Amino acid sequence: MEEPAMLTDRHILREAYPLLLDRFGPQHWWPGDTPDEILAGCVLSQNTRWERVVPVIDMLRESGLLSPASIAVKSISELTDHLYGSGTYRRKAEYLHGLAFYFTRRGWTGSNDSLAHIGTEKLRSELLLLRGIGPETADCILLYVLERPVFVIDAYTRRILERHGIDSTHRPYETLQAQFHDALGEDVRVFNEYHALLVRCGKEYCRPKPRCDGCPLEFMLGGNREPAH
DNA sequence: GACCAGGCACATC
DNA sequence: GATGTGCATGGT
Repeated sequence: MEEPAMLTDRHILREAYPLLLDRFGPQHWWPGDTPDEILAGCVLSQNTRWERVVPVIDMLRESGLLSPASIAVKSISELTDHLYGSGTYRRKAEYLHGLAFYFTRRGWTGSNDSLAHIGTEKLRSELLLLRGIGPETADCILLYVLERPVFVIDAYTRRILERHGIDSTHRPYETLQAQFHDALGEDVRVFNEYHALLVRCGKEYCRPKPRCDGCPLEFMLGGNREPAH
């Protein structure tokens, strides 16, 4: 039987990556010098522009407050004073403190080797129990701090996929994530770069308005498409 | 002034 | 289960 030239979601997710990489080049994520910085950044960047997170992390570094061990021994109110400017900072002080306490209790030493003996699923389920750590933040930590093969689904990814004909039904987080895992294999380097590229594309082209003219993913709009689920 | 920004918790329907 | 709202605040 003749195979129809169908573009499945799986094909599209595979084809989009090299196109984004060609257009934008490597993004060198996560922007942070150490795993401790990235960990703090994962919480501080929740619903906040990255540019506003940078000076807060700089201040934390100057205050010697980047390591989970140093954060965990502070009171939340003390920590609050150091987070002003990062948006929802009172909440983030509570969230970061809880996360630091968890990492410390788990034996974190500043290197992902220290948690290498714990399985990814176990870590994810434990992170999700922490206050203020939802699926996106948990997966950012797993991918960018602990270098586990976990794809991060964020608002940019959803907007891009929705606008280009995938995810028209707003599928659950884990469903969408599983599609990326299925399409790409479990490759930490690819997951790292792909998510960063989607953010870049979302910022520069697939903006809320106007529509995304010149987007490198325009191919997803045309051709034969397998009907969405 | 409204909307948005590398979400999440909580209340309500 | 889906939807709305508060959280902080500066940029567009």
